[in-house]
Amino acid sequence: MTRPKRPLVRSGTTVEEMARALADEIVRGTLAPGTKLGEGGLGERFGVSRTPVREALGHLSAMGLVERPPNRRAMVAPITDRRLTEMFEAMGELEASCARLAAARMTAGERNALDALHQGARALVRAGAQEAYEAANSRFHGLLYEGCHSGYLRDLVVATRNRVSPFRRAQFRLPGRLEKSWDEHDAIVRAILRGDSEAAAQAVRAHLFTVSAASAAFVTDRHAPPPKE
Amino acid sequence: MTRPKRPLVRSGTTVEEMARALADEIVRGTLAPGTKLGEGGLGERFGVSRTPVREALGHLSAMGLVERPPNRRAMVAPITDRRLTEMFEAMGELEASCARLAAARMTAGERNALDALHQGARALVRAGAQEAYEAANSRFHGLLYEGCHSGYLRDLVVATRNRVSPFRRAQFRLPGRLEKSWDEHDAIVRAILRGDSEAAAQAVRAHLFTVSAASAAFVTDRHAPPPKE
DNA sequence: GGCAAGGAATGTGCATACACCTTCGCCACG
DNA sequence: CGTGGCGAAGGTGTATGCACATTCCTTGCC
Repeated sequence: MTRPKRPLVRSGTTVEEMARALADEIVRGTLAPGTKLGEGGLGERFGVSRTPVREALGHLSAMGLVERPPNRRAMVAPITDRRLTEMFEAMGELEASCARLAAARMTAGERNALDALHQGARALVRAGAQEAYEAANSRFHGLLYEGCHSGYLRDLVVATRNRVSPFRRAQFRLPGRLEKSWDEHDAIVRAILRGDSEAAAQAVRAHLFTVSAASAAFVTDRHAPPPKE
Repeated sequence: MTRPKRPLVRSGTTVEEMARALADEIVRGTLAPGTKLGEGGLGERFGVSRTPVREALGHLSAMGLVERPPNRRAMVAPITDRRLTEMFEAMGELEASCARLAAARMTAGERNALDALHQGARALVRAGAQEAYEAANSRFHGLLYEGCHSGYLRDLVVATRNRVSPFRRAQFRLPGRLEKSWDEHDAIVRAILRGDSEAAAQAVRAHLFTVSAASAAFVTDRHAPPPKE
C-alpha cells in the first residue's frame, strides 16, 4: 500500500479533473510548450496510477494540447510561429462565420444581452479595468459563439480558442488596446443588431486580425524568458 | 496464456489499427448508431485486453464517433438530424473560408492544376461516370483545402468532412446531380482564377448548400433499412 | 397477479505487474 | 581526443486483478 487515500468516489470525474487541471496549466502558460510529461510523474502528482493519467493525456492529445509520440514521453504541444498564425487565421474565419450566422439568427433576447454586455464594458474601458474587461471580452465572444445556433461550429471555435489562448492572454497590456478592442466590438455589435451578416463577418475578421497582430509581439518573446505567470 | 498470439510488434500501431477498423465500420454504417460496444467484447474480437480497447474508444470518442457515458458501455454515437445539419453547415463555412483564402493565395501552378482537373471532369460528366467523377470531386475539394495554405484550416475541414462523409456518399446518384455539381464547381473555379475572394466563398457556400440538400434525402432514410454498402 | 426490493451477472474505473522500447552515460578502441 | 557500441536506467504499451457501478432477473410481499 503506498497511495495515501483517494476517496474512491467512482463518479467518473477523476480523469476529467486531471485533464482540466493540465489543460488549464497549458492554456495559462504555466506549462511551457515542449515540457515533458511523464506518466509516472503526473500519476504521483495527482495521486493516481498511470492508467487514468494515460486517459487524461489521451484527451489532451485529442484537443491538440499535448503530443504523444509512441514509446516516448508526452509533451506539451510545441507550436511553431507558422502554425500559430494559421490558428489565429482560422480563429478569425470561424468567428466570422459565427458572426454571420448570428446576425441572421440571434433572438431578440440574445441581441439585447450582447448589446447590454457591450455597453456595460464601456465603463471598464474608461476605468482601465484590464482584468474585468478581459472577462467581459471572453463573455462577449462566447455570446457570439452561442448566437450562431450551431453547436458544432461553436465546438470548433472554442477548441481553436483554447489552443491559441496562451498566446492571446497578454494582448490587453498593450497601451490603448482596450479602447481599440471596444471600438471593434462596437462595429460587430452594430452590424449584428441591424442584421447585416456580411458586415458582421467582416468586422469580426478585422477585429481578430488586430488581436492576432497584438498577440504576435508576445509570441516572438515566448522563446527567451520562461513564462513567469 | 489464454490469448492466442499477438506478434508483440511494439510499433504503437495496435490501438490506431483498432480505432481505424471501428471508425470505418461506424462510418460505413456497419455499426449502427446506438450500438453498444463493451470493452470486453471488443478486446476478444481484436485479440487484445481491455486496456488498448479503452484507448481506442478514447480516440473514437474524441473524434465524436462514439459516446462514452461514465460507468456504462460505450455506444456508437447517435447523430441527430440537427447535429448533422450543423456539421454540413460548418463544412460549408470552412470550405468557403478555404476558397476565399485560396483565391488570394494559390500559386499559378495550383490554379492551373485546379482548372485542369475541373476541365477534365467535364468529360466524366458527359460520360455519366459516377465513380470517376466522385473521385475527381474529392480531389477538387482537396485542392481547395491545400490552396488556402493553412494546415490548421485544412485539418479542421478534413476532420469535418470525414464526419459527414457517410451521409454524403450517395448524393451523386440523384439524377442530374453530376451536371449541377460541375456547374457549381465552375463558378468556384472562375472566381478563384480571377482572384475574387468573396465570390469564391459565396460560390462554395452555394455549392455545399445543394450538397447538403442532396444528402438530406439519404439521411432521413438511414434509420429504416441498414445501409447495404 | 402486480410490484418492489434484493442479489447475481455483467461491465467499467483504477491499480499493479511485466515486457519492450528509448535514451543516455560509460568505456573500449581507433 | 573523438567515436562507436554496450549496458543500465527510466519510460511506455499491454495484461490482469480487484473494487465499485449498473442492469436485469428473481423472489417475497401485498
